[in-house]
Amino acid sequence: MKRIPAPSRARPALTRERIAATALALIDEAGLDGLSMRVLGNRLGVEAMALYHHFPDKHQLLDAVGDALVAQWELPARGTRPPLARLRHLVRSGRASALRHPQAFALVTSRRLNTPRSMEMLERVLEAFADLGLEPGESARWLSLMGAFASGHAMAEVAPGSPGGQPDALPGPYWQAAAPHLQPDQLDAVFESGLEVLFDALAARLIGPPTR
Amino acid sequence: MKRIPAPSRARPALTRERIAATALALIDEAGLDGLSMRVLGNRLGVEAMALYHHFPDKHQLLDAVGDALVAQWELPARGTRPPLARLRHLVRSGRASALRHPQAFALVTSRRLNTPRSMEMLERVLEAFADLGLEPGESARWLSLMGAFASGHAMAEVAPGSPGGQPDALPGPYWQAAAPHLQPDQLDAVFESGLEVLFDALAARLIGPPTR
DNA sequence: ACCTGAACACCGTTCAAGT
DNA sequence: ACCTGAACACCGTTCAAGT
Repeated sequence: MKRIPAPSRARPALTRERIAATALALIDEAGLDGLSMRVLGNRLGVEAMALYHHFPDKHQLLDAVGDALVAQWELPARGTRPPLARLRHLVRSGRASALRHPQAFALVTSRRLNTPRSMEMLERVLEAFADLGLEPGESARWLSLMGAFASGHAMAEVAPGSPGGQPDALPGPYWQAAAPHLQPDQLDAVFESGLEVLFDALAARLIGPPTR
Repeated sequence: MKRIPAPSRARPALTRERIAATALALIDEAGLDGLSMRVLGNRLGVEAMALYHHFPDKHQLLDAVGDALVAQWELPARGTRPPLARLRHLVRSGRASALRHPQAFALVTSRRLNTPRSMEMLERVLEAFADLGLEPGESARWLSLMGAFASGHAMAEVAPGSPGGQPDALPGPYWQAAAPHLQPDQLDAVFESGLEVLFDALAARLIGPPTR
């Protein structure tokens, strides 16, 4: 007969998921520099060294935080929408996740995650390209292009300005003209216009000649 | 009468440029984690604290390393080539710089550099878009799209695999089919195909209707 | 102005020990 | 199996002092 764990006032048991989620919250509050094993342990009501029972080192813990971000990406199920709509939803939800966790997003771009969840996500994206009728080589190229755009755009949005530093160079006339169109309240539109260029090009490819 | 400095066997004087260049070399060898003020000072034949006379803190030093990478980007002069060719050369040279300094490239994407050199680069890129006849708003969008692609692609190329970690998820059939097309020796072609999509779309926009 | 040297308040990680 | 506590070899940065 399995013992039912006694109801306790103590914090719930340490798990990889709970550690990663708490680490993400800590990064949201204090930045990547603010995450230390000691502070994280303290937040979890435990000594720093207890974390090493669940992760071999800090890098792997950071990978788990990146994996938790990937878990926020939404790729609609195969039957629910056309492939292009599924892919567009994925890219938008990925950006939304990055904007929710600006300080943590670098964890996704600076390390090649090969967790089961990331691999599954890749598989589903490639499936969508295949559903469009693309060959594997073409799928690989479009995956790379869409991924580069999405991660590059999100990264540019969340990158903090240099804190202080030398007196900023005085902007030239072209920059002064373009700057209003790159203000925070314009970035939705800027992102959408980039997305449109890519998806229009992909759609054109689908009805165009098989080899260009 | 100005004193001519005595010819000395000692290391040349500390300057921001020499410190940043040495820091870049150190990052190339030992990664971002391998760069510490003490190790860098030692490499320069100086105590760590001497560096603080040239940079207020480590973050600003890292900005200077990022700036040194931007200095490697080549944008041909205005008269030498058509605007599209100039921009293509810039994107290619930026990727080449990233591949030469894979461990340092994250410094360019994770911080918004507003050094004089970066601002000047932005200005020259916007000038090229203007030379194509684009309005400031359109220039801002294409700048964002090209920048996102270039930095996102380069970042994906230089990102290291997760070091050890959990047993990698077994790849699915779509991934197995696509993987050969994403091997290192294929990435030149993958990059060029993405570049082609973007530049074709931009060229089409130039001869197409002004508002879509 | 430029650099040193000691000190402070931290790090990630090891190890042996507890339960 | 899971966690503690002390210890080790580092960090970035401060401060007062040297020249």
